[in-house]
Formats: sequence, structure tokens, C-alpha cells
Amino acid sequence: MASFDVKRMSELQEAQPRAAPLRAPCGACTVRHLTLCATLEEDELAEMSAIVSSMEIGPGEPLFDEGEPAQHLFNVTTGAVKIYKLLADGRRQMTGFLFAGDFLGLANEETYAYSAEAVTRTVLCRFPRRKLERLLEKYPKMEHRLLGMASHELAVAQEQMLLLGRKTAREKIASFLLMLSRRSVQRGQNADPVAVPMSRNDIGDYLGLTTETVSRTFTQLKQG
Amino acid sequence: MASFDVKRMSELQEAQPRAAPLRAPCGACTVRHLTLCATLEEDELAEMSAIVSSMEIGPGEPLFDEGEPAQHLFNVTTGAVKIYKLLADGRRQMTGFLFAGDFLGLANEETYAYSAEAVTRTVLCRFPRRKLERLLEKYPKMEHRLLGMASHELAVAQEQMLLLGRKTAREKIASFLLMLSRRSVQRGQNADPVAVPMSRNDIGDYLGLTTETVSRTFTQLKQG
DNA sequence: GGCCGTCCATGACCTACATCAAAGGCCCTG
DNA sequence: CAGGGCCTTTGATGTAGGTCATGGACGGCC
Repeated sequence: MASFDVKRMSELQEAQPRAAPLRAPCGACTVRHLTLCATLEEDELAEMSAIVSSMEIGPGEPLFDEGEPAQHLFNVTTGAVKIYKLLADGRRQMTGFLFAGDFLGLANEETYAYSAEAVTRTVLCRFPRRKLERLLEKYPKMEHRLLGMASHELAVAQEQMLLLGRKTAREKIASFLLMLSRRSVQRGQNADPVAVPMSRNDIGDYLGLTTETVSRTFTQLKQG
Repeated sequence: MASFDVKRMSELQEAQPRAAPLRAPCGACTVRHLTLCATLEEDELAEMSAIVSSMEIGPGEPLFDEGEPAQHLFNVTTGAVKIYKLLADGRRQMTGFLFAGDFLGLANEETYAYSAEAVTRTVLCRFPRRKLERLLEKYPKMEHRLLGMASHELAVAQEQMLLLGRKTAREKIASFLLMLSRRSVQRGQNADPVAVPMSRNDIGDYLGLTTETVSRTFTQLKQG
């Protein structure tokens, strides 16, 4: 993990006893305004509470794998998750890093289109897919919200394609750090000494670079 | 344009007098089953007809530019459209090629997140954004359908990130041809001598390669 | 406290693809 | 039908970033 002191601190803060899946008190949710649940009234929130459960996973633990039946959807409460796709020979492409408030598991096929795994200790809300779908049917404004989130994701994905296809290593790293900084601010944290919770290897697989190039470019940017 | 005879033929077929925007007879739409409108009943379709207009643009003509106010959404009826993002110095990344049945213009910001331009002579349905949004509000199943389409787009985008970040030039070209072939079949056309309506340059900007590398790899694949 | 595994940094070298250059084909237009 | 653009192909050469190898720092574990 390493890197910036900020990180060490936030990690300590997050430490808490591992608990069995637990009914989540959605009313007290700190990231609700960022998520799917932002649109809900008091009583609707209760219906969400009824189908959601909370779970926690540690660094490196898988959430689900590409190709697996998509039975749950998730919402990150605290921590960070990476999502990625693999080629047969092991080459890997991260397609995103997700933080508090981000949603994952959306799939219109019956199986997940990518794998997901915790970067740091992570707490998530878990929704059974069928039950959530029934709720979406009942409350179109939730589906509307979800469409907004999906089309935002789509814009982010296009920006990432621009990065992967056309930017130099320096530009990739710079864009990456700026992205982290912006997200950090969004969540009310420091913008400048930004926490970089993921490994060089993960970053490389996100930016279409090797570990070595990431490392070299970091030191180059620190100096220059 | 060039390439396969198939192409020349389809181009001739498509030739037709340029007409002013026209009320479209949605009932007769040949690509409806592929689109947003697939879910609609007779009377709902009439409401769509009431807000849609048809338009036609020729090869190279812009549909809209990144950053422009997003006032319309579009559905491709015949032809092909490319969508792309630019860097300040002119580097370009195609983020997609769209064919009959594909939807574009979705934006949760007030402006388009990418530019769009015709590859071949193209006919589209055009929906005023506000009016379509009102219709979506009225018919949640349309919004549901749209969410399905968006999440499909998202899966495609992730596949493309894998390609851009981790595949070799050969693999990129091969994947590209397979994608064209699959889409062609979806639309009831030939799978094998597949039509390649876009230029080497466009393909390069789609795959994160230069024109020269695309050309070389094509000849290499033809031989090997 | 010593051992191991993982991460990070850095150097030496290599290669896939970019860049630069030139020439032929096709289409349009005067 | 001659001339100019644009697209494509192909060759020669350059280089950003990959690959391979080494060593040091840190952390977990017996």
C-alpha cells in the first residue's frame, strides 16, 4: 500500500471488528447522497433496508468473478474496489477503481462482465438482484437515477478509452493522479497529498502500462 | 471507402434523394426491434412519432460536437456513425462506431461528451431531448429499456478498454473484424466477406494505432 | 530475530509500433 | 484527359515503453 501518510491514517480510522452480514441502517448512511438511494423517501428507504445487507472484505479478497451468475449488486460504503477483465494468458485490464458511493454489479446478461476485488478493507451494501429489480420496477425514479449513474459511467469509460488509446505514459499518470484527487475532494478529503491506496501493478493494469513504467514515471514526476 | 464489393453494393442500394426532415412512420420502422422503441404499443408509438423527425447526412458530415449543448438524441436507421473524443493537439480516440438500431446522444450533463459524424450516408431519427425525457417519465418501461441499452454499452466499453490497454496490434485488428462481422450478422447481413465502411485512419483511431500499422496488419492478416 | 514473500525502484537491453518518406490508385473537377 | 486531393500501401529508421535482472525496504510469521 505505502505512499502517503494520509493513507496510513485513513486505514487506521477504518479499522473495525469484522462483523457478520448485518441489517444496515440506511437512514444513517453517510454516502446515500452519492448513490442510488439518494432519491428515496423515508418509507421507501425502509423497503431498501429490508432487502440490503452489509458486508466487509479485506484487501485482495474477491467480490465476484467475470462470468459468474450475477446474483447481487453492490454499493461501496467505505474503502476501495477494483474491477477488471482478464485475457486467457493472464494479461489484465482494470476498468475502474470504485470508492465510497460507487455502484457495481450492473449486468444485463445473466453473468458479471468483469471481476471485482477489494483494494483496501472495504464495506459494501449488498442487494439481491431480483429483489432490487422488483423495487426498481415499483419506483421508476430509482431506475431513473440508475440510468443517470450508468450514463455517467459511460462518459468516464470514454474518457478512459481516450487515455488508453492516445495518451503517453506521463499523461496517463498525470490524469490518474488528477482523477484520484478529484474523487478525493468529492468525498470531502484532501486534494493535494492524495492517498494512493493501490499498488504500482494495479495502476499499471489500469493505465495500460507495466509496473516498471509506472514506477519510473512516478519518480520522474516527483523530480521534474 | 474501398475494400469489399459488398460495400459498393450496399452503398448503391442506400442511394436515395436527400429529403428535408420528415415525419417518420415509426410503425414501418425496420430497426425498431433493436432500439428504444421496441417496447412500445401502438398508441405509444404514435406519441413517439409525434416528437421524432428523420434526417439524413452524408459521409464526413458532423452530427454534433463534444461540448455542444445536448439538445437532441438520435437513433441510427441506416448507415454508420463514428463517435470520438479529441485532445487539444488533435490526437483522436474513436469511442465507437454505430450502426442501424444504435442510439446516441445520451448525456447527463447539459453538453455532449463526445463528437459524432457520419461514416457513410446515414439516416437517423432525431428526438428533442426535453420531449423524449417527458416521454420517458411517462413510460418507465422505455426508461427501463434505455437502462438496458446503456448497461450493454458499458460492457462494450469495458471490452474496448481491455483491447486498448492490453492487446497487440494483430489482436486489435482481429477483434475489430470479428466485432464488425458479429454486428453485421445481427443486422441480417453476411458474416464473412464483411463490409468495412470506415477508413484506415478511422480504424487506427478506434484501435489506438496509426494508419500505417492498420494497413500493414491488414495485409499481414490477408496473407498469413 | 531470522526467513520469506511482496512491493518498489532502477539499470541494461530489446522490440513493437510510431514516424518519416515515397509512390500508386481512385475520384473529382476544370 | 490532365491535375490535384485523398487514401492506401510499403519501406527505412527512430523511440517509448516493454522485458529482464538486481537489490533494498517493509511486514508477517514461526
